[in-house]
Amino acid sequence: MIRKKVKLAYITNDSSRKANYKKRKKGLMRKMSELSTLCGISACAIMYSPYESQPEVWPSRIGFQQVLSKFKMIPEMEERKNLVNQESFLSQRIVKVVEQLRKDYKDKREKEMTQVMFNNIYDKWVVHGESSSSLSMVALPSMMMVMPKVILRTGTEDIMQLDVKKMDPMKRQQWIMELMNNNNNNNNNPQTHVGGEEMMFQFDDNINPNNGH
Amino acid sequence: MIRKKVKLAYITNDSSRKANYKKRKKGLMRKMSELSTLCGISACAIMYSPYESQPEVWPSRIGFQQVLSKFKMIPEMEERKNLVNQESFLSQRIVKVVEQLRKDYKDKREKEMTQVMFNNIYDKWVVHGESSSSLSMVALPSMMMVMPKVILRTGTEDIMQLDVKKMDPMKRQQWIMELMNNNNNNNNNPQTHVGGEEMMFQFDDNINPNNGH
DNA sequence: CCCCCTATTTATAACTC
DNA sequence: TGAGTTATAAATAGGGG
Repeated sequence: MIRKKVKLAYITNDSSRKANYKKRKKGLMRKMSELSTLCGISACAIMYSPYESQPEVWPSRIGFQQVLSKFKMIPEMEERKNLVNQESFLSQRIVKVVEQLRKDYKDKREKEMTQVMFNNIYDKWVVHGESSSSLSMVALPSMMMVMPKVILRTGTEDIMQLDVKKMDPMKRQQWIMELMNNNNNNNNNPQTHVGGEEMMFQFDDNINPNNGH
Repeated sequence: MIRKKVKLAYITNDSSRKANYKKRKKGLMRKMSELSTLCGISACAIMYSPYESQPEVWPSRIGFQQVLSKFKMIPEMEERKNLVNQESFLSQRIVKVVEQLRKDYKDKREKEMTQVMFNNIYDKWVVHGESSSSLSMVALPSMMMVMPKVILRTGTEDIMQLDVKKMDPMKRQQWIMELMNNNNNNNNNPQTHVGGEEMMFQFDDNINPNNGH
């Protein structure tokens, strides 16, 4: 039982690596829990490995779903039908953006992490339902990228509301899978790169500008 | 230098708790790094404490920004101006929803975690700029909640594009702060609660439904 | 605040079943 | 393959500078 001093390098032996991962994951989760308990801080950890289909997450979803429940009241005002055009446009915009994104996914590791990150965020914060899939998370980056410029641009007094009762989770899932299934066109076109600053929110007026405390 | 066995409970002594946090955070970061290196897995950790204004994140943003850079090509197609109305509506919708959400924020710990989680996700995945603020993240949960029903509803062939060059990060920040500053109306109205299933995506057609592999 | 020191606890590499 | 065992490496509590 002579124990070697750990060499900080990728463990090439498959079974050793897996065993190492299992042990260290457990230890890390415990450390996470201890830190949170001892110091009363909020923390979160996500680990994604080929050994498990679902990512390992700390803490359990329970804590986060308390927060989630506070967001559930959003759809309470609705019943408006005249937004179909806007929604159609935006939906299509999302589709295009997601397709664009898909083409530039090259690094599988990074891609998986993308999915995992957003899958977890999504599961915790947005949807709490049976139909969450890790695949679906590819859509979220695009949403988070597109929404700031599509949505948060101006501010008028006109309030319009939505009918959210029409939603169909089944078709949503199909759509997401469609986007995911033909993957890796692998064109890394540098001309498509645009600096990040343009992608931030904009609000032209209607908001008191003297509040940047 | 007698060392007590750690009792797994909140450390009431302020300085001890902080010292403990500092040490354990460092250890946890190292463990995270080791696990990632040794086992070649993707992982992420976020710790939010009152001792630091910015949350502690592993890994550094660098790794994630490699992924982020792949999203930066999104604005490459643009120059369309006839979307002002849609954007105005949606912007206002967001404002309303954020206000609604703000009223139901009661638990400060959870609220802070909300901000932290989204702040980190946002910093890593969406914006890579100087003007990111943890305050701004209150807007993101609302976006992620609203977008699925506002946006991803139908699918037509009509593609419209946006002019993203007009954006003004300064005003965005002011708006976000405006939303944040008058906080805690504290009405926990149960009638505003709506089940989560209605909030999922919907795509009515245009997507091959035979692909739910 | 930060790093350092050291006794001690804790995590875990290598091994066995 | 996974769950125990044990000796050793690593982390860290308490204290000092």
